[in-house]
Amino acid sequence: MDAYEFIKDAIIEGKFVPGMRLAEESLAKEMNLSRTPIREAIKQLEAEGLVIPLKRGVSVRHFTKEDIRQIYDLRTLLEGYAASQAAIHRTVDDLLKMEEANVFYEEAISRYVESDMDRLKDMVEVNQKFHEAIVAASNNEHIHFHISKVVVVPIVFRSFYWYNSFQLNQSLQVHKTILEAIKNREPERARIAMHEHIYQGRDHVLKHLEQIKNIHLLKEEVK
Amino acid sequence: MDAYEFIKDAIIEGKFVPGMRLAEESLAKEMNLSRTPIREAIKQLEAEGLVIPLKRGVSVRHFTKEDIRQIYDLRTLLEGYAASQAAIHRTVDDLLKMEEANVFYEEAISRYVESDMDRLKDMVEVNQKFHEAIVAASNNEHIHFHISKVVVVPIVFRSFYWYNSFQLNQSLQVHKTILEAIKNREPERARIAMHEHIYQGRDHVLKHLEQIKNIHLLKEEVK
DNA sequence: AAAATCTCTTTTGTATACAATGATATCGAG
DNA sequence: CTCGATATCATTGTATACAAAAGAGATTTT
Repeated sequence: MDAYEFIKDAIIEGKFVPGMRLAEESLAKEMNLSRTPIREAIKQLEAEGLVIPLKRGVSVRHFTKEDIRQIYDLRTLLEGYAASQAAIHRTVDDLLKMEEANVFYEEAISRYVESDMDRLKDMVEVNQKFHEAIVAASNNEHIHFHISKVVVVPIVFRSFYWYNSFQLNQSLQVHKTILEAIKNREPERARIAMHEHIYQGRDHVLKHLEQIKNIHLLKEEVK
Repeated sequence: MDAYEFIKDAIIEGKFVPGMRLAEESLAKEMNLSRTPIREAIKQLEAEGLVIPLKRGVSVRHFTKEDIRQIYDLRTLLEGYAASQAAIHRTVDDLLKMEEANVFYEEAISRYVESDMDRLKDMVEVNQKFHEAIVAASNNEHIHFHISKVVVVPIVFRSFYWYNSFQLNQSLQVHKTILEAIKNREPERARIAMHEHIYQGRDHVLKHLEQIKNIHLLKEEVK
């Protein structure tokens, strides 16, 4: 595995916590490399905003609730646009890929058991496939590049962890609405449905961040 | 000057032409550095998409007319959104900065003489100040990060080079419209005006690319 | 006791050295 | 003469070495 993937994954998974300084030497030792490729990987992560430069070296970026809100707003804008463009430019082949992703998504949901990490990861992946199929159909290669770089919010902030199967089925319904709009070549409907879809995800995340915060406050009180 | 800026500027200015391979050793010698910091700079440029990885090393990215179209579409989307949000969240201080930028812009236009490079650069800079003031007022820090990363199209593709003073004044008028909308807290009007503004820029660039292409075809015929 | 300064250690930033891999050129065969 | 195979060369990718700076800790001073 290469240094970039290794560090990025560690940050996303929450193994490297916000504010933590990335020590080049120890990273190098951990993955049997010299500092040179490590530094190059870090420079890439810096350009993506996952890591913040200090006077010397870098630390893992800290994301506030406000950051999450802003990032989701951006995703909404970009993916909403992608959906509307997909409704204009989609080919039959594009539709097939979206439909396939949705079938897998449906299967993943039906097999869903709470707090089964492996299945959760499957679901995240299949969900992404659907979104990627739409972006691919949008007739704008650059938007794909930018959506993928729109800061990959650490997985601890992702919503799937806390979805129950009712919410997942609701999410699947929205996927179907989006697909229908793209199939029927209705750009505005596709955009609005996508907006709604992502905003629901955002609200879900923010709600749970609030709950987590309350738990922390409770813990403080107990002390 | 640091390696990142140096290489980036060279690409934007057209000194390093598309397809050209970046030889680390010669770059290092040119700026009195070792290859290590050069490689790090290149990794950043790669993350931004200005440079494309080969099997070994990188080359300057080639932008087609289609790329330009897509990048401008993206900029329109992002800056249009920024303008609409600015209309909602702008403070008085934000407005002052926009107005100031526009005053300088007006001055720069009045002093404008065709093909005076220094004044062109001034104008580009002042224009950017206006756009940045809007983004800053949008209440979304992340959008600023992404607009700046939305591939910096090499300056050879920028429109200012070919504007005449009539077009520049028209551009100033649109700036004033946008500012007025933001001042009056009219998000949709601000967005639409910004859309129009950037699309005009895009069309202008695409038109001239067409002309340049024709000139090249003409040259081929002459041979 | 608190603050400040000085020293020492740790870690970064840069340079250089070495190994591995494409690219190029030359030589031979069809 | 052209196409292909092989060998050499140039340039990358990785490792290591060295110098400089930041941070930590201890000692001193107010």
